Amino acid sequence: MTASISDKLIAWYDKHARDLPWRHPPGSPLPVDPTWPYRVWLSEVMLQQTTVAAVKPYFAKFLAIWPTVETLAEAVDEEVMAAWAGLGYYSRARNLLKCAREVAARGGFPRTETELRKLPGLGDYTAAAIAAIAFGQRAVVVDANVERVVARVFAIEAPLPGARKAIRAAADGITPDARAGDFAQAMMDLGAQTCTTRRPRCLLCPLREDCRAFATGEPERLPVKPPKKRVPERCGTAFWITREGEVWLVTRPGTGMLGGMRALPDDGWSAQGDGAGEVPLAGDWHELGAVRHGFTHAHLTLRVLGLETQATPPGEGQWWPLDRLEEAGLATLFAKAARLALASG
DNA sequence: TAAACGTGGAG
DNA sequence: TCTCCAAGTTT
Repeated sequence: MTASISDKLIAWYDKHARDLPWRHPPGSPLPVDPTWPYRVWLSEVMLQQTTVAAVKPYFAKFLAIWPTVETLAEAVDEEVMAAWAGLGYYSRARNLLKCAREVAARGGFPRTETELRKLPGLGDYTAAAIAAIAFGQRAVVVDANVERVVARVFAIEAPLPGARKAIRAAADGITPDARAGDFAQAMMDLGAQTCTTRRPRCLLCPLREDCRAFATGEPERLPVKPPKKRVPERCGTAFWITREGEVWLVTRPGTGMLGGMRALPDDGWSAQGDGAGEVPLAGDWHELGAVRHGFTHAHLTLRVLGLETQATPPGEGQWWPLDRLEEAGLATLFAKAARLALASG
């Protein structure tokens, strides 16, 4: 009898698993450390649509500041948002706090996929991943890596996202009962290191002999993705208002783009439309330049206007010391604008 | 179902 | 410079 796909993959993982800060060694028992599920959850949320390299420093920072889910649950919202600044998709940070508070209130993470799925910020993928990796339960873990590996091994020609149902069924068919977490991470490591989107390294792949897409000679063709749409170009203006070594910062509304983040005041630009370009208060404004920034669904040119004033700008906001601007936790767009303003002044 | 939602690195 | 896209979720 020949080895199954899961046996081959697990054997490969035992040799080639990446050494990651949130991971336990392949084949080892689940850590007895009571903060283990917290670390798995934190890493999984950070890794949503985000590269391992980008996550590493944030994971270390969060663990240093909030070593347990209980400490995170008691954190001040603004401090968590500031610590997340630069990582992107800020609804994750908002949901992270909500989730931490629910988990702390109920005395720990639920252990089943079904219960995990009810927590804020945990969708199908993350709930399955935590059930498998943190608690060793069999769960069908399907992320973009698994989609790619499965679509190729089984030569699933239907385009995404329609192919998801078939891909999930195929993934279910090769998911073992034992070492569920290792299997899930093995699939993701294989997708990340070997079965890559472009130029897959098939000669290094433990599933080469099982792979129908390899047999066709064009594995990189799968999975078939839908055509992407053009993103609109937008213009906006941000305001760099200073008063004796401090700058005026606002906190953006809790939903929408960069929601909940401290920011420079702006003219109301959005992904849907350009800003009005009107200054928030009268004065001797200076043109400081412009920054370019790409979002998923819009590209923005943000003009930066500067004003030194004694007046208090209208609306909610706070004066923030320029020598502590790092601590404000500006999203990358506004960090770029601030850098420009500081360099020009 | 499709659109909203960030960022930085690779090619 | 430019396009693609990485451990997705929410509405």
